[in-house]
Amino acid sequence: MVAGPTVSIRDVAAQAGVSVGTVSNVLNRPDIVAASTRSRVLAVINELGFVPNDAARQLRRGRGRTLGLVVLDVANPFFTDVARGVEDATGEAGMAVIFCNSDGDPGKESRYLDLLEEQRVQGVLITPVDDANERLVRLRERGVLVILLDRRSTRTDVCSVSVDDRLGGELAVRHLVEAGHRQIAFVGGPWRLEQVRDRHQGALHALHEAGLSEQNMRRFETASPTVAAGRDAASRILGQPRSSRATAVFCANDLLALGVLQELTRQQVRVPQDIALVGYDDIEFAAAAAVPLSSVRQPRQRLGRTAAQLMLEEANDPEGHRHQQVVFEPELVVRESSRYARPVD
Amino acid sequence: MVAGPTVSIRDVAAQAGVSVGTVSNVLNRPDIVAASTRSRVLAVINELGFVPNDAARQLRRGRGRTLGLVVLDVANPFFTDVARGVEDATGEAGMAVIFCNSDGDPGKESRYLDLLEEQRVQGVLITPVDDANERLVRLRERGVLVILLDRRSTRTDVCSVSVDDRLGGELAVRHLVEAGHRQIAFVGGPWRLEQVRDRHQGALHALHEAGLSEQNMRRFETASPTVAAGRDAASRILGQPRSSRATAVFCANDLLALGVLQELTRQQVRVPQDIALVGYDDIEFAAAAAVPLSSVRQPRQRLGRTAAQLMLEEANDPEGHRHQQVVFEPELVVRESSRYARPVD
DNA sequence: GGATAACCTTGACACGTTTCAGCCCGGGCG
DNA sequence: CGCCCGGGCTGAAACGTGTCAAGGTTATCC
Repeated sequence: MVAGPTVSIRDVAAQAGVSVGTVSNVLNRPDIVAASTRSRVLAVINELGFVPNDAARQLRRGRGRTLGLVVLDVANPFFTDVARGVEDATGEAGMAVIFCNSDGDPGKESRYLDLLEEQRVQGVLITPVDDANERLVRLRERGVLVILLDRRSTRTDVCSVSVDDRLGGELAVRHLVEAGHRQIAFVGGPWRLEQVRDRHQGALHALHEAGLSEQNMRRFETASPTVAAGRDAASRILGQPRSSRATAVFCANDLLALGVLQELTRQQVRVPQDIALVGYDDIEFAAAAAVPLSSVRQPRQRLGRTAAQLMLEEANDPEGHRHQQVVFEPELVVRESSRYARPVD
Repeated sequence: MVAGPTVSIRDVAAQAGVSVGTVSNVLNRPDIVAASTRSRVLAVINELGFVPNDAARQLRRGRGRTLGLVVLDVANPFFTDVARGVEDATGEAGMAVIFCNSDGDPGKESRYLDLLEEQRVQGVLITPVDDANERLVRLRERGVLVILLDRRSTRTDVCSVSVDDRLGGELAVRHLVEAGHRQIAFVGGPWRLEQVRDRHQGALHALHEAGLSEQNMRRFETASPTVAAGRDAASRILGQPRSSRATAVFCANDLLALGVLQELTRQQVRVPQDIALVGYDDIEFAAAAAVPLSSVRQPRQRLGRTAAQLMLEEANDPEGHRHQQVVFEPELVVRESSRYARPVD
């Protein structure tokens, strides 16, 4: 373990008395080199503390061992869990993840895509800010694998991994209807997010299925999917005349639901006896809320993991790969916040 | 904007009728090339959609434009906020962050450090798993800048950015003592984490300062700093004989505090009337808890930002750089969970 | 014993940049 | 006129690795 500023494959070769090519083979195709040579070379590598230079490898091979992950918000536990899934899958494959946070800003997103292109990443896993993903098409043309995350692709020439948001909304509201609720509030926003609209659609479907109409579900749009916006929505709900006030709230996102819960509690409204509550995402803090939150669970980690695997698969067999749209099914997790059967009127 | 599989600096040179060196100069030292040439080259770059290959640049220059960030837990909002700070600072400088999650596992940490070394990152910002950072010394010897994050360096040849955990513990417990509490529970762990020990130290100091002794603070160690562990600790606290039971709980971390809060609520113990509660970190969910949580706030984002800046600074001026230990001061944020003055016995 | 094959190893080239010594050329100065 | 100077540009040499055709050495088989 010598201190030398930088030791290259050449130094190893010299020290081990073999050629550079052989050392390279020991590293990349250990099977084709004789056992004795291999162990000798490995010993020298260890002794010298040689660490291969991935930049050189990448230069030679064309593409490197990194991939980009672009999400809408690092601070949202949903995305951190997705990230963990990605990280697991790529870690096993010895790849590095370059983590980018677009913050919902198209400008930031674009700058990050430039950066990833310069890095010649193998692929990009991305939840795009808007649907005009013209930029992504260009990436693909340059040979960068693109995989849509938590967004279903409309094009068939791109992989996507998402969760059935319509079904999720359906599960939540069906559960509430079955518990006897007839006045339900839907809290979600901003409305331009496809996910929010789909969940709302699903909710409507469950209503109709039960012979109810849109009259039975009032919509409360929020400016952002945050805790503060949830508190605000709750105030608005409580402002309704008692007679027509919702007895249940379905939030398009757990952060919103936590905000709603907080405000309801503050105003002495009991959950679930006075108002039942169901969230979406089932982030860790949902189960940990003072009133454990019912929520629609998404396989977040699996989402990330699958996306990464799809990418690795395409990278390893570019020809044989068929693009696919993976859609997971969400699952309703019932906890205390909705565990109360409403007496029939 | 031609589709060509990959366009290099050479293609640009040919098309613009200049030499490769000139194109490189346009990119890196625009001032030394004549205005007319410069604009012509830029036009061609645009037309061809040329994107420089960072691997080649890195190979030539020795170091690239990436840095590594190694944290203990992606899922902990504390670290995601730190990450955001890092990302802000590096984004401005056009650098990429490779995000790694050691999960508190020395093995994973070590593998990630290998990976970062292969990437020839400029530097590594790390919250090490244990103190035996012999591995980090080796990194430094190889020319990788190392900066300790949320950990104070004992060595003087390494930068570190941290928060005064002793002071944090002091603030929390002084606050509780002043509110009249004489039996306090300290919840934290695992004990090998320096942060936990320091916060405990500070807590003790506040006690002594008020003329109280260690008898007045019982320690509840947890296996991990998670919500579940917090719930467990709360049960143990409630299992104490009523007479000597703590009237206040100080948790070394907000996740723990949320768990404690959840269990107390479940067991009908009122917060703060029956038991007051103070957490640590002031993550977003602290303010959003059903009983808003008092907490010791750390400048999380600033922590990350400062660490990144320190690294950039050292990278730009390796000689003139003096290593420093930046220590921020934490701040107590009092919310409902401890807003109750205990009647004097 | 020689031919053939099987197995290892070699050496040189390529990847896309940056860097640097040097070349060219026009202008200012003595 | 000869000289020097300096701005602008060129061309080639690295950087550290992967790849691949070709060479070398044994073992195998007739």
